[in-house]
Amino acid sequence: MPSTLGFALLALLARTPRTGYELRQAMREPIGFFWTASHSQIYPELARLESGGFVRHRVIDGPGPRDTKRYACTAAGRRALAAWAIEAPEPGPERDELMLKVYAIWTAPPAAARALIEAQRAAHEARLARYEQLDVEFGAQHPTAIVDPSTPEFAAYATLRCGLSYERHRIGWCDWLLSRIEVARR
Amino acid sequence: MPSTLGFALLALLARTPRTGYELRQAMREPIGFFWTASHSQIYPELARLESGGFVRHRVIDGPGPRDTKRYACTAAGRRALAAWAIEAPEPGPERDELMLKVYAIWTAPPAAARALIEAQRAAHEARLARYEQLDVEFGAQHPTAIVDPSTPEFAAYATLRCGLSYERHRIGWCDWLLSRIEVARR
DNA sequence: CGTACATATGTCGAACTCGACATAGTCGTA
DNA sequence: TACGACTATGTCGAGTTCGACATATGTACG
Repeated sequence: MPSTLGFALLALLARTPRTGYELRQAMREPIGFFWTASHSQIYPELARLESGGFVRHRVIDGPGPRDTKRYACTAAGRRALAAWAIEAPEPGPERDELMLKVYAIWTAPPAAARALIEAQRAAHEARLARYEQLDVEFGAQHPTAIVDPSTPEFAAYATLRCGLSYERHRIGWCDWLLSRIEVARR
Repeated sequence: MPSTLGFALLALLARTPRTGYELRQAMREPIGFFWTASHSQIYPELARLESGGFVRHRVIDGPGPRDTKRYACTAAGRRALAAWAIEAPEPGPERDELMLKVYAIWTAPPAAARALIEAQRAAHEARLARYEQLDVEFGAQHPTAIVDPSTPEFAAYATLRCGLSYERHRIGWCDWLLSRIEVARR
């Protein structure tokens, strides 16, 4: 049974075959919004997936001191991915370092607290703008995909919708908190 | 410099002294909503905090084969906590296993996908109800705290507000996703 | 009087994660 | 032509996290 990272790689390889390097790139953009991994995790994990029969590789042309390998998801990998995808995840809480800082923010001066929340708000605003741009691009490229849930495009769109909603929720909360700190300054 | 877990413990000890066991309890409820740790992490971390001068302990009466220790935050601990609290956290993405599953959900039958999202919605609804209950209790117990950001009560309330907003955002997204899968069934 | 649960602290090993080190070809630019 | 950035794959060690094992008393319930 692969680890969560293994399933993240399978979820990408089930769409299209890729090299380890390309998987690393994908860990920045679409999937990077909710999962990340460095290349030093990816390469050993690919070897583990292969020894378990979940992926298979072929050597292709490429530069560098070692073979360039393109990995593809096998039928067994696809089955394992589908089974894992519908299992309910552990209901453990998601870790949120900012909440921890907010929980301790009363120990620091209000001006510094304001600066922290303002910076967070700006970061969320920037991510929201990025998601809105992707949303427009997505609608133009896959006009029908957003209505058929059995396509990989719909699945990607569903995660984007969640991202949009999440950033708006966070911005709203930052605004509420800033209004409270504002009141206290007067 | 303590680890993030160390600061989580300091954030609790800056409010009131506690034993390792009591810290473990706190890692379930208020703080457990955004951070967790098992006792096997807490006890070694307390020893590390003490050797760094951030906390201090006194032996108190208690059962069991070993001394019962009550830890308190020192002035140095309090300073370190305040400095850490206003530092911007790394902008790395928060990991979300459910998003990963949704990203792969197109490989599974729609009925199973529906069941997964319905279960998630129910879990969020339950947490929302819990937070709403805490909100009412909080308003009754600390009527003035929610307007003064320099109190530990306000800080706890701010995290609760974020939790309420988060659960509503997730429920809204689950509803949207369910409506899409519904349409597809017909 | 036995059983189970809560109080209370600790160690150990396996797995996961992350940054640093290592290697080497290609391509654009100053 | 030299320098840096990008393609491409891998190892290593330190730190984090988690479940399992270990120990022993107080208290409530049947």
